[in-house]
Amino acid sequence: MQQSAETHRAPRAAKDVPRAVVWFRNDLRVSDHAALAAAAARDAEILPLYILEDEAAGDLALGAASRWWLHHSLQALAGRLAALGAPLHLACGPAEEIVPRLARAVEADAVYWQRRYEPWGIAVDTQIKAALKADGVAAESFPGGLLREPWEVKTKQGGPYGVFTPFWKAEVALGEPDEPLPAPKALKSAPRDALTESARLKDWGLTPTAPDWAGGLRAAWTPGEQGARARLKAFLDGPVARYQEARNRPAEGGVSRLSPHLHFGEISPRQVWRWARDAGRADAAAEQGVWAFLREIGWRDFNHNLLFHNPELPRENYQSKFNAFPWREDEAGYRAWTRGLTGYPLIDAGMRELWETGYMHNRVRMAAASFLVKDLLVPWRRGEAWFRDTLVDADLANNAANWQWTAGSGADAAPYFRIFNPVTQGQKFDPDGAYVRRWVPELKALPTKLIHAPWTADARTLAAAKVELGRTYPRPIVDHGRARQIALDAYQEIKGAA
DNA sequence: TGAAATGTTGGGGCG
DNA sequence: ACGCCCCAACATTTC
Repeated sequence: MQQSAETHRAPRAAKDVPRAVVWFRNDLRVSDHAALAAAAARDAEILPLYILEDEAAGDLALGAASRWWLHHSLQALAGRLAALGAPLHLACGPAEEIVPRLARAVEADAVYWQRRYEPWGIAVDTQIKAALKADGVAAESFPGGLLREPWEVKTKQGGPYGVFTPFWKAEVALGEPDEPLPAPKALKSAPRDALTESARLKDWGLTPTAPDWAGGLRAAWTPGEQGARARLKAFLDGPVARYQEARNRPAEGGVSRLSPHLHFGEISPRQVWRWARDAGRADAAAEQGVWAFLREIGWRDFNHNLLFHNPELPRENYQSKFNAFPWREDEAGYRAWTRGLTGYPLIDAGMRELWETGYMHNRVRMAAASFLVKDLLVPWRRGEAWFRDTLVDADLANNAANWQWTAGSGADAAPYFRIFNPVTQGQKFDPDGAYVRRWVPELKALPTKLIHAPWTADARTLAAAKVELGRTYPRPIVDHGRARQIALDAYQEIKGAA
């Protein structure tokens, strides 16, 4: 049996050529990769490894859109590593079993990886580090996909920050993050003869087949390190200069759309920092936009810090007084929301953009999330789960923190009474209706001044636009004015609670 | 990284 | 000329 061959093998002598397993996780790139660079610097023979850990994450496992992205990102990484000389090895199962077994099988003297900050991942990694050390294998972890490690940004009392702005000030005050590392020029491959064959990516079934719903994703995205760099370059070459104004208008290409690339580590925040700062120095007019953009990278660090210090963040209210909040299990409302059939055009446009492309513009995410938790009073965890399944940038820390932010239960959260008006938000941020027309085409012919509130149009206007409310497009499933009042009343019930 | 309710001010129409 | 009212525009408070 292959497995026993892998298990029973005499240790190599210490004078032998160094040999290392480099375990890739959400850092699917070869440049600015400290673990890969450390192995290459020793001139080690390398087994680059990726493990599909479906069980370990439990009910927080990869969503369908993320699986699609992962497939293509791994394909890109595998191509790059093969070209450098050390093909990627794929395995599926519990990492705490696979990593030590493969390390033994290739007779590695070291295993390198970059840290991750999800509670389940930390648990797995801790266990593996101990197992490897017991085996006499060096296990070394490097800083993960943040500007700073979660324990580096501390208050004067030494604790983690609970408010973003002081967090960000403190993080910036730590100075420039480390300079990104170059990609290795070439890699030596560890011999594979004692290994079970690498799993084949296509056998993992990460991409949908029957039906193939990924057409919209393919049209919208280029996963992989090259795609990530091209996306950042396109953003820094133009839109970043007007980022502060343009970032709120979902019909415009005013945002970076870097989030899935960052989530999978196809580009590192340190690279983003470096190249964005360079762009700001080269063009003084872009400087402000650069800082507004980097501040968003700061939110990403802040959210990961929150998760690191509060492992229950994806499940439990950060502010425990929300435990008493009278949520509703409005199944029909939830379904209408997921399908983009709430009768509020901005919300429906967002939910359909999400379904089609695996992405939603952030301004619309806030409005759509507010609608679910405040207009429908559906628990934020339902929304969190839907986003986790459908977003290509689904990220446990960002998703949990942002949903709690919207619900009002989070750290530095929006106050509960901050309730988005889906009509006003549409009129403000999609003033010409272009975003709604793109994603809710059945409303395309409505005049702009009515497109965010079709139910206010008179019969003649509706007929002229071929809109039949209740048939071609739903009437609002709730009256926002009333829903707002009900939500405020509900909040009164928990206001004094601890 | 809200919105609605309430308060204040000032211009213009009008008797 | 003056007081009165209306209301838009803006500011402040409240949720």
